[in-house]
Amino acid sequence: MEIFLKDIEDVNNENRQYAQKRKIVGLLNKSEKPLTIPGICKKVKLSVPTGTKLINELIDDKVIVESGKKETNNGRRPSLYKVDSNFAYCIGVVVLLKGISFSVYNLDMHEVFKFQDDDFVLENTPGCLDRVVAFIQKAISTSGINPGRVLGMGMGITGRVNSKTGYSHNYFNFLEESLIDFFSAKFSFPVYVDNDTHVLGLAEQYFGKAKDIKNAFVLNLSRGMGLAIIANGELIVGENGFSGEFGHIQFAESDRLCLCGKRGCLGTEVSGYALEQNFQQQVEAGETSLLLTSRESCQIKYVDILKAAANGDSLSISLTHNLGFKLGKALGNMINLLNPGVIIIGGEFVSAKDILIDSIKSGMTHTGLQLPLRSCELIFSSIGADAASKGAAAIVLRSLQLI
Amino acid sequence: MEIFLKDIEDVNNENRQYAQKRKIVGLLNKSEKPLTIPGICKKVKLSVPTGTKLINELIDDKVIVESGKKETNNGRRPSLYKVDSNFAYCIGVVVLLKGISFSVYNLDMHEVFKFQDDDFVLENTPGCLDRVVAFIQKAISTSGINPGRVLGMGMGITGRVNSKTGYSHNYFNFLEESLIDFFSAKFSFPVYVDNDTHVLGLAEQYFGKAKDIKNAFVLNLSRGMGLAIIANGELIVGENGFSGEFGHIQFAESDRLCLCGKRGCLGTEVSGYALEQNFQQQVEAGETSLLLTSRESCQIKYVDILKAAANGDSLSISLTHNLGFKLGKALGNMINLLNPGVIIIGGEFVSAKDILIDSIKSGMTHTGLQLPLRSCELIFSSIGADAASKGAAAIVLRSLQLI
DNA sequence: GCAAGTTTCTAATTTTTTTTATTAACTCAA
DNA sequence: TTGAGTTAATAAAAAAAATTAGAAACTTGC
Repeated sequence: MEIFLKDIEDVNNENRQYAQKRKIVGLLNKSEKPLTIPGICKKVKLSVPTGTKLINELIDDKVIVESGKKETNNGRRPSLYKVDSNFAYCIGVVVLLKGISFSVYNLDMHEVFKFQDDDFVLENTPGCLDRVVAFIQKAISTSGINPGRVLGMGMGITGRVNSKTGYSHNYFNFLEESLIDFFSAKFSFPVYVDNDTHVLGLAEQYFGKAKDIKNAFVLNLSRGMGLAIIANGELIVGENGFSGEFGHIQFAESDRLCLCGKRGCLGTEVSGYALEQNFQQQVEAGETSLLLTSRESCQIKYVDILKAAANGDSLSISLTHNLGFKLGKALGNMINLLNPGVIIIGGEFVSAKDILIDSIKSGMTHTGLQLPLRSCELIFSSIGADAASKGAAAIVLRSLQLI
Repeated sequence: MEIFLKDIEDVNNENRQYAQKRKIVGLLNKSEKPLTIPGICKKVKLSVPTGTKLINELIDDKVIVESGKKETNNGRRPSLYKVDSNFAYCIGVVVLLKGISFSVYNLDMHEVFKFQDDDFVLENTPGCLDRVVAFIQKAISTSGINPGRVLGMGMGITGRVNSKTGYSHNYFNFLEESLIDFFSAKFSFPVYVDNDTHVLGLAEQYFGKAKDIKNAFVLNLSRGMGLAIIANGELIVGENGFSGEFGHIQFAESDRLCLCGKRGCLGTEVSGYALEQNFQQQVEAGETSLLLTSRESCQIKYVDILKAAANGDSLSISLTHNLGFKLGKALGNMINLLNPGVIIIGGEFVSAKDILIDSIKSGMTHTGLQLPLRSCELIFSSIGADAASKGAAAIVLRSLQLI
């Protein structure tokens, strides 16, 4: 653990060795396959004898382990080495409007423990903050993991959060101190925070479909909407971590009033909330739907509409299609601006991907320029429900360059 | 020169020392003030004796020079060192629709030579490409600089250029090879290319008002319009270098036909070209202007309108104001998306800054969210006419980490 | 004006690292 | 099966770097 936790500010030999060891561990952890000593030494620019020495020390410390010999077609077969993925852990916590989750991952990013409370409701009150702390403490104790083996905890929180300072502007904004300081004082390991959209972007960047792509968009489309932008291989959070307010771009054709106070925000037309509104409006205007047989229109949630669309409900299909087309037009503009290699649609709307894909694409061709459009792929996330959680934990590994 | 030009792929002691020397030179060149040996050693994580040795070798090679002693209030006064800014040079070439320029800068980014041809007209023909090559060759020979002292040449070219591969899509696209390969074969030093807007962004990032800001927009507003985006301290060029097509975002209220074939592009309302069109339209509709006393409306250029606006011409002011307001609205949206710390307006429109600043700002408040808006400053470029040229040369220094 | 405290710088010593040489492990073809 | 070719791993020698120690250059307080 010393390797990861020791500061390397001072210029001296011990610290230099810690830095080199960290580089070796990072390289091994990033690599899909185990590596050989000569391979490692070449990458970290170290001679074979010194590399061997450091690797042997890391084996003594149980950070890395041997894993067989490499098959080659000439020469002596080298031994292979990989990190012991259970040597240390990182924690991902996600706080949403409804529901809170806590997951522990090993260095391989395999989930080794999960704790969840779907009844949790986020409120901007000290009581709610206490509940969050209690929830995490409970989770840690029931998990049975050794806090000394935890490299850190990343938290993804709904709302506007300054990812650099850790100050939150929507929830828990009554705190004098930053969320990072607040939570750091409660736990023995480092704490990091960011908002839910950014955290979802990190998940796609490191474990999802944006893995080897340096410029990508990750759209978080559920009840609300946000856009994580990855450029030059890094998540762009902006000067204060407020980037990604794609839902508040004035781009809708209608001029519905948005929660932010402005009119014409894209989120008033493209979001789960908007889908519900549009559904109700159409029903009031006389349209009909299979969904109405079981419930009142005001009780129908956007996930129901998406499901109905997938099942062939005509009104739901047309509304979803419309939404996709508008989204596509907005995305086409963003393509002109940032020239991403891939756009990944994540969030609850993934369930309607068969309907959305073509409508988004046709919207994109309306606004996108040929050259950047041609090189931009549109795909849907396949990372699953715990993407945000993985992304939150990824903040920890990123800060240690283990990823 | 060996220090800069030698590849450091192989792991061996000589290369390691070259890398360390490069680090030292980069540190000294980036620093405003000369530095002491202990200061340098701390930064590059080297012991004082080895640092001293390397620095002395660099002095022997005439790369760095001593520059007096540092004033301190206790202890022995350390010697100060800085790079000899005339040790090496970099070249910036800018190819615009009308006009081509060639500048040589020393490591300080002081212009030591300039060569210009305002009669040059860019055409997508082999003949024009030949003229560009001849112009550069002529410039080099008249400059009298030793090509062996040139670290490289950066070129900024109008149109869509893949900044990574160097392939050009608008001009000289008849070439089988990339522009980088084409020009590299003609000269003995490395060549880099990018488009004019990106190059202007680099100039602001390194020498202008975005110098210490990690997230910035640099708007290139002249006859056309482009946006350079700096995020996480790096210029964002996108997957193929096509980023920044802000003028082709469908955001205008009108639906004028754009040169790109689409309707409603921002550039049809916010650009020098649009200003000319709007002026003519208003005159045809019966409006009058001071400008009409000297010329026909169809002969009036956007720079004339900007000048007239600055001189109080009512029609020009109102058109400029309108343009600024629309621009502001579009920028407000971009602020929501990317949360920049500063927006710098560059290009010919800087001459109308007094009129533009308030109109852009009021446009921004219409679309920008409070939090990101509050932390975003709007300023005008003051870097001057040769900004693009400096930016093009900056590509060279950036690639060597001298900046 | 001199001792005490600081910091730079260099010389001597020690440690660490790289180089070089050697041995080991393996393939393939004659 | 044997030896030529290749790569890995280790051991010994050489080089390079970091530590340590001490001298030099400077301030400040007494």
